[in-house]
Amino acid sequence: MKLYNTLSKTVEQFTPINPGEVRIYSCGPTVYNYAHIGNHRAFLFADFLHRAMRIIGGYSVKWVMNITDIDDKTIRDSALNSPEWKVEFGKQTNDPKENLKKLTSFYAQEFLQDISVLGIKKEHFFAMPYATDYIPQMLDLIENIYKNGYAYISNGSIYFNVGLWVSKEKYGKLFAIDFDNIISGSRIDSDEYAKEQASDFVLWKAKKDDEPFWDFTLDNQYLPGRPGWHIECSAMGNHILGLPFDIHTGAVDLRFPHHEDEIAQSKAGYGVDTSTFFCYNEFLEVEGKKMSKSLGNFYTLKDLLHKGLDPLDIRFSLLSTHYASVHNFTFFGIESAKKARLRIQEYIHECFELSGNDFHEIAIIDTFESDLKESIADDLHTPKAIEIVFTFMKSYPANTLSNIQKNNVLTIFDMLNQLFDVWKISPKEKVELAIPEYVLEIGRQRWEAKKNREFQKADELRDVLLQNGFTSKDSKDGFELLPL
RNA sequence: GGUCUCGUCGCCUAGUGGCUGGGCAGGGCUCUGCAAAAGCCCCUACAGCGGUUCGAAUCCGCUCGAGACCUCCA
Repeated sequence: MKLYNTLSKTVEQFTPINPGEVRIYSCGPTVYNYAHIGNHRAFLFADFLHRAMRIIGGYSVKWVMNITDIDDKTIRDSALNSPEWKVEFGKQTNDPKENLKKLTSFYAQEFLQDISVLGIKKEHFFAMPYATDYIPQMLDLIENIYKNGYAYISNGSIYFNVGLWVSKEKYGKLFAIDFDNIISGSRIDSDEYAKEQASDFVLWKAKKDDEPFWDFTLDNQYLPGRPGWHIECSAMGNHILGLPFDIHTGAVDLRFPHHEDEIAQSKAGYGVDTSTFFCYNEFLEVEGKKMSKSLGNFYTLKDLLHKGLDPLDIRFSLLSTHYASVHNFTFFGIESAKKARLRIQEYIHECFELSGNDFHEIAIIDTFESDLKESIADDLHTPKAIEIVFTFMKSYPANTLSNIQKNNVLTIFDMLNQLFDVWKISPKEKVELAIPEYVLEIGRQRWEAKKNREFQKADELRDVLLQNGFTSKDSKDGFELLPL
């Protein structure tokens, strides 16, 4: 397997730290609202990556995706009388922690439901930790950083001393930072801040009125508060996978500051690196424009399902662009993806039908398999893989393959589908639709009329079929009724 | 304004020096009374202008254009 590593800015040969085992940590959602389709691209990328590591790389994989259930936004939206509070969360109480939990567990469930619909399987995860379950581990890490001299306390909060760190270690491994812009001693108290500005970031935020908080005593000072955003992933990654792990994933915006700060914290606190590979997916645009609420092109998965889109088509469409390129999400593109996907599905069905032909060399099938594997092994070039599939289908229509070859081809499609997961590797289902008897009768009458060359009558009866929601697919020997 | 990315056939998407990439749409043909469906075929593009090279979509420069980030966003 080869992967683009943002640490080196090059495509590198991937070798896991522990032979045969790949440990992947993916930054998951902050559960303060429904995930949108752009969020889902990041999760689908991580899903595809971990599948490729298993299926193509042959590794066993430990895949961890965290759920951030404590941050500025979850606190804001769960605050008493927040306009974002929905009745589905339950009743608000005077306990901020309880309100936080109600809001985040609601959206966490929605998230789990979403990714399951998109084909991301629960059983593929090694763990899905919630940040609030790892507060003690975060406190340990903060204490370590403080003892090592890279953190300081100010107004009840604890900050990471970036200026000091920069003098000892490289800061800006993932993202070119303009250090001329460093304002000495400037602090970032928020989880949200200027991206290209290196400032002291907060490790532990002092409790504000009516906010949820956890007890913490450091250096004999009582510091009730809650964790900063970056510390969460460091602590959970270390506790669950151990540092360094093999691959850290996320969307491009997480390079800085989130992952950069994670690297600094883990090194300053644990003395070890975070990960050998950092891999990022690019953003998604909708109809060529950035997704935003004001443009009206901001879609959650639910929105798209309500519009009648098939999640398989969404999955296939998103995978048809290389993860590191901007994906232009369009409804026409979804239609395109659907048709392409179904053509492949049709080919798979045809491979289940026996022919008895024995024409092509077996070598073509070996080439097909190796080309496919190579395309995925080469930094997950999914568009290339899809191209290879279509080229193969065109060169070797299913009815020209021998039975043995069809079996072999099906084995390859089965492998491919363990990655894409948008097809059914099975014979075409004989859909015994409940066609009402009277509709069938109309169909029969039409067929009779047609055979008797009473075409006007036949056409009239076809209109009647249409009115009843069916269309007739005629062949030489008979007809088939299909629902519209 | 600053930083950065990118401009490939009507649309989407591969392709980093040489062999007409793939999908969707569109057109034609076969089949058919017509249609639907299916199959086959066609559609030879790389923003523009210079340069490097035997040869450039692919490298360099300039111009034009688009988008992103700099404010929350995956």
